[in-house]
Amino acid sequence: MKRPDDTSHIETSGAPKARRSAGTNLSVDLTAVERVQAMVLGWYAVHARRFVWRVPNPDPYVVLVSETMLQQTQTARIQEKLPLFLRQYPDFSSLAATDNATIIRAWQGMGYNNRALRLRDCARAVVERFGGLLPDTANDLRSLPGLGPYTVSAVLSFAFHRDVVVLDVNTRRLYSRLFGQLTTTLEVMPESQLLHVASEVYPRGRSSEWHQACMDIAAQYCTARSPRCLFCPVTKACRSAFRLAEAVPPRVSEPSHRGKPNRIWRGRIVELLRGLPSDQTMGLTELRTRLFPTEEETDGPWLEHIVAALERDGLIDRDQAVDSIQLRS
DNA sequence: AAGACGGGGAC
DNA sequence: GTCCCAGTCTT
Repeated sequence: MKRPDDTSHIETSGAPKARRSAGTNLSVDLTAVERVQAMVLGWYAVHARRFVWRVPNPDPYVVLVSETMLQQTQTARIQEKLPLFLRQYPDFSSLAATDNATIIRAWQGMGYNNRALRLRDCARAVVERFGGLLPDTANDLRSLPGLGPYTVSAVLSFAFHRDVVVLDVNTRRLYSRLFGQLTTTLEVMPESQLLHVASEVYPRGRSSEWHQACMDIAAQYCTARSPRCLFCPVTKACRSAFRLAEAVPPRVSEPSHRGKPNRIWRGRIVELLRGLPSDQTMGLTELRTRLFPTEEETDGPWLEHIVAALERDGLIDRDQAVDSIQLRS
């Protein structure tokens, strides 16, 4: 790959172009911020990743769907699943009309199934409260189920082209290292500082382009584990470049059973029920046998607890009288 | 402030 | 095998 750090050909909008004056020591240099902007946008103009949701004037509905899918989920998966999902649910009204079992099946392979139900609930709210049009203010967006700080800003920036800061795991990591002079790959700047530098650094009028560019750079060069500073387009402006020791993340324990986290078992249960024809159900005993061919004492009470949680979350229906479990209709 | 919540790919 | 991922919601 070509070294992408040559920004000499980049024009920074509205700023005087850097020029080296021959014969004197006087040279007009881009300010630090403008220099970083030129590096990032210059790189992006040539090397932007191509995604199915990345189009000139994206439909706000598609932005919302893709950003919801992208929560804690890598881009490659969404690239594959989004077109199928949009074929099945092309707009808010079709999404609003779907039932739990159908959208859980449509969500297959993406994980965090509660997101799917929230997205459907969100579509219903958009239809009922906003006439089927996604609102374009932070307060209205934040009032919708499934939209937190990140997704609200992503929608405002990518769908409505507003000048807003977009902070996600990528931009947090990139800004932290770029401006923070860190020493390990684990550290990030305090949120208050991130908010400050983030609001200073993005070029007005180009929030959408800028933040997606930062995400691309962070995802491909300023990676979590072992950053590739040598080829990063902003190395020359980075206070942490080549100085990050790889640190060991702290162990986080999760509620588990038989050595696997409960949420993995939940996923397996939902996957088993997905494979069931919609007119069939599965008994608790059969479910237990499918999960654990060799039974143990603790399986019963544990499974009872897991199934109750799935029911509470709206993922499954259960009729204890006839011992039947199925995806929530 | 800390947990809970999937699943697939990278290493 | 472990770590990571365009976060959000609930205790």
